[in-house]
Amino acid sequence: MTIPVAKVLSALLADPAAERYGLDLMKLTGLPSGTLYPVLHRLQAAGWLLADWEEVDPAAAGRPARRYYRLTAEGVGAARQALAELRALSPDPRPRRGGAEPTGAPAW
Amino acid sequence: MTIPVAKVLSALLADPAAERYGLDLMKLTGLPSGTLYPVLHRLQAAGWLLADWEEVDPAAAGRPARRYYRLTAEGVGAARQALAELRALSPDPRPRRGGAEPTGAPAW
DNA sequence: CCCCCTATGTAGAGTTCCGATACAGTACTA
DNA sequence: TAGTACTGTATCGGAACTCTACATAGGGGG
Repeated sequence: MTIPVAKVLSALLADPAAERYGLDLMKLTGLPSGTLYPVLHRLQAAGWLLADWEEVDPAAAGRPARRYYRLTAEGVGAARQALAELRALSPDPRPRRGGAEPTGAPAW
Repeated sequence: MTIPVAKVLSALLADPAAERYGLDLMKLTGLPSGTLYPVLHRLQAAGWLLADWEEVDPAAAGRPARRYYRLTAEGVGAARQALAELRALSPDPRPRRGGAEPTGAPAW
């Protein structure tokens, strides 16, 4: 488990009904293609993810066919468990009176 | 930010008053020395962490001197922010009636 | 003498990340 | 037919990171 992998699982788990494809996941996770696709391939190899080509005529659609990714039942369970473990690293952030807590995105 | 780094920050942040040293952090984080020490060196280089040798006579103490690590003010803020970001990847786990949610540690 | 314990740290092999690039099709310009 | 731009998926290769094994150094036990 690495942070890019966790981001992909998080995006897929956020709305299990949605059909996700590469470019979509790149935007959701903020990961570049050179990171995202190896992650997707590893998740498939692990049996957590399935991939299917969209059945569409590129000429008619005016764009290349998409490859849709969806979590397997095993993947859903494993993803939930993995994300819960990550969540446990962070201490419970109870609301603080007058606290100017920084909330912007880190510069990772 | 990587998961081993997050584990170290989590351990240091859990009790900011405690004096933490290498072997101590190895046990708290479960990281081997070959992972932990490079992480500590990188955190020092980033200005998030300070390190000081324990002032003790090894012969009298019956053990080698320890090197104590503590977060800088910048490190505390950055660590909190980084861990909050990780936490945000996981959907809010509201309690579920009768749900047999897996809660054991993942096999990462 | 050899092994285990407390400690910190390095070496090197393997894995992962991510910018750059490739590939393929459509579309508009010229 | 060539150039540029757009939508997508996917790979390459160097840099970065992880982690097993080892190194160092002192103390104690069988």
